[in-house]
Amino acid sequence: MTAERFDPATADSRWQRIWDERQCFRADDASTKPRSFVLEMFPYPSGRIHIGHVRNYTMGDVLARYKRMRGYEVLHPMGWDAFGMPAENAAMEKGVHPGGWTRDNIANMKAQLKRLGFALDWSRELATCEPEYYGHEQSLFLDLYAAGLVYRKESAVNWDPVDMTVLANEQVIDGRGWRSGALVEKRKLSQWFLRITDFADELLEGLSSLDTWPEKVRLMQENWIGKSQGLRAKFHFVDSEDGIEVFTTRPDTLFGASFVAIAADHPFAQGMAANLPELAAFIAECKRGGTTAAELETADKLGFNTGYTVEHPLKKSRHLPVYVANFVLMDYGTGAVFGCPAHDQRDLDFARKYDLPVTRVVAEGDDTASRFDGDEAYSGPGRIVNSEWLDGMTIAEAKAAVIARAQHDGWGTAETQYRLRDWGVSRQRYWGTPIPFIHCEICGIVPVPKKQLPVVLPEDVSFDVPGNPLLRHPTWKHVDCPQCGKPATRETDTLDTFVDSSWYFLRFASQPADRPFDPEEIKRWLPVEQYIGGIEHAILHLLYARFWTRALARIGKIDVKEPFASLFTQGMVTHETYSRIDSANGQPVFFSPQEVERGGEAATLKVDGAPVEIGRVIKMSKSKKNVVDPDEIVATYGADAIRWFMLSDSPPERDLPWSEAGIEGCARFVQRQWRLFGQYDAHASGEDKALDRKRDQTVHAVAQDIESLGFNKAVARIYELTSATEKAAPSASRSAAIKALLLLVAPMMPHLAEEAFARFGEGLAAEALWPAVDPALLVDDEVTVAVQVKGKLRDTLTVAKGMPKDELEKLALASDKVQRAIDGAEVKKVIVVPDRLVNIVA
RNA sequence: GCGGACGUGGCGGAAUGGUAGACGCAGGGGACUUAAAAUCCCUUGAGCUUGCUCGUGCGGGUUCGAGUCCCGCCGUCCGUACCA
Repeated sequence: MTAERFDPATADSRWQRIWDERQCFRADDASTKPRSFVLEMFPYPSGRIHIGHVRNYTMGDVLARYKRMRGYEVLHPMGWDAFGMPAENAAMEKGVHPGGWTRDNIANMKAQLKRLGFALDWSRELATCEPEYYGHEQSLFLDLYAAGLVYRKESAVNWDPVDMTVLANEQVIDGRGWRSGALVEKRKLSQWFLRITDFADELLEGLSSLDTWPEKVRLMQENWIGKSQGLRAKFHFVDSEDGIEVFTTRPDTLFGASFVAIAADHPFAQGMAANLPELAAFIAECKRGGTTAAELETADKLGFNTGYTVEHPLKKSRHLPVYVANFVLMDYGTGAVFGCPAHDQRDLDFARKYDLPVTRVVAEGDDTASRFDGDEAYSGPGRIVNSEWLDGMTIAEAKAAVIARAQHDGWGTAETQYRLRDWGVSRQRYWGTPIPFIHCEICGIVPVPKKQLPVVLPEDVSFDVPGNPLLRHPTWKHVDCPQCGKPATRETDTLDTFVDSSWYFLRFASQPADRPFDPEEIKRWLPVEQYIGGIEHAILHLLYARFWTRALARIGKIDVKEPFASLFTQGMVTHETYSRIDSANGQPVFFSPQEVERGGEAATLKVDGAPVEIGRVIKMSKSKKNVVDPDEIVATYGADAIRWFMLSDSPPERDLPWSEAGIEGCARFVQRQWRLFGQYDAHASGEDKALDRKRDQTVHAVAQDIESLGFNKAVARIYELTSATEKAAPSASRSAAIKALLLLVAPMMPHLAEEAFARFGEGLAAEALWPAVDPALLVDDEVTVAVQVKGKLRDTLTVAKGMPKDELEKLALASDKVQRAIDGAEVKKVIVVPDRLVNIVA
């Protein structure tokens, strides 16, 4: 006799304990089974598990459990991306130590994850903030340095002149420091860089092998790398051997050039500024503002006419003015461009502002006039015009012709450029991996000897003043130079946290104490079969992880080139917002879902019963208070209900709107399944062919859906089979369908499945195999064929599968409905798609 | 600014170029009950003349046939190199 209701409050933790005790989800390195490495992006330990994490890890969990049922040895690990700014912010705001804060958060979040019943191998847990992890990272960083892939150069940061500290882009709000409110400026610092540009071509070409990655992610990475063929050309100063080298991807428009613009930090600009105070002032002006691309690109186009002119390389008599301009980036190309305003929007904006000539050199349709009106540049296709010997060529022909001429005459060369820049990894912050170098006045930059690793962060630091505590720590940075033994100082910058997440998957697969990993073990587990995480990581994290893997392969540390064989980017969890306008200041005040009573069309505040405004459905965020706490949901409805919700309805790559009604529906479905599982009768007899067919078709389709991560479709099919099974009369077939259903939902609702399966006396559902299907049952013997007249549906026919075309046509024409629709007109054509449709064109 | 995606009933969505709206939620009606909860059954795109018309953000196009392919718009979201 089964209990009437499934009680997650007692069952969830009981099964979680049993899985733990039996070490059900421990990955066996020595296993002879085929292997599967399922990985979700590890979380930042912010304090509480966010519902977005639940969605991410539920998807991975279903796949991991499913793979196990299909006979794979599964590696499904979890860890913590534990360095980063929020810990330092907490230290400043609450006076807690970043380490203590982070480790407490990890303990809390780990307990939360356990309550959700994820099939994780906790024996491999790691946190990037522990020396046992980052010490190995320092060692790998030194290896990359030895291979010439690490170097130092100057680079700009956001500088807060009041707090005298470097700001992250996130800490710059409307051009001002978030704490001081001071106008932010750019400041140059000497920083550490990784030579990712050495891998630009490899990373680009590697994308084509990642055919199970989303097309959009590959495209975004391709555009980010931004390979372009162009011309590097020298524009000589008038009557001088000196000149300015520019890079252009549009050499075809060279005759349309009307000015040359160089970056504010271009050596020529810097040199001229020494004798030209107005230019020095302009360059200082360019230092205002932050360093983000969006900010640089949308800033007003500003220029300074240096008074110098250069010769047009194709027509020495034409002289072009040289401007210093804020929209030219020293980091890209040569830090100098020629402006062709008619065919580049930025150049046009600039030309209109400074009243420079605008000449059309690419025909726009029939328009070949050299005069160019309006404020919209033309960047489309067309023949070259107003360009002497280039006239009449296509853009591609003209590009080749100009490059050929430049090479022949010696003023330019064909060049491949990348938009991708080297990766600056220095951060002027405490809570990160110390960069293992020592600055010695005599020996220069000296790597920390490997036997002195890890370089451990000091614990005794203070956050009472802004800036990097490592810099003002009384003793930590003072060391003797490993080379000459004289007093020297440690590097006080720490590594970008993206470095920590660029190799953690390797450490999951293999974690010896004395080295970062064992290459043989890496070979057995990598690449990750399925990686799942947010689309926000489409470019940076995923590109950096690909780069580290290739860099480590290049220096012979591992034998894998691409870390993630398959990638899936899931959508966010969203929720509507509730607010009222505060009459005092006109600003909205937000309320959490717990404070609000939600009716059909309206919502009221529980405390006063008066209405609140229902806002748009947006990403859950603390500031909008539209968050729900996974822990509370688990306590109210159980882990399986929230897991089921995460998989239902929305396709996993799209946003999932949270709703109270939805989670209640899921909790009801858990009970509905429980009642059905309770009706299992191992001794029932009798056959139900239709149900057998439905069962095997569902098992087959759900397997395919899980493998392609189409969880919402799998869920819909499970609903259908559930309804069909409930309606069926008792039979052996019905019992088989119930058992199959139980195993289908086992990866999704594992606690319910265990509780029910225990009564079958066949061991643990977590160790059960996926139900087998009879291929003969997968094909239907009857099909429904649509009958259209001129593309509009008029009738349907139920016929034997595989009926020949001419018979289908005859049957379709015999239909009353079809004859009425034809209405005596002549039948001109009949299209027959066997087993699907007949379309009559009359 | 640049790069990428998305847009289908009241809502989330389904649909190898071939019957638009599977499945779920919400709503309406009913059964059971002293009552409620739970459960079960029926019903639900719009319009009208009840067997027809219109319907997949907007405007064009290709096709026997378009939610799906092409061109041009509009709107929303994500990334933009120091948030993770």
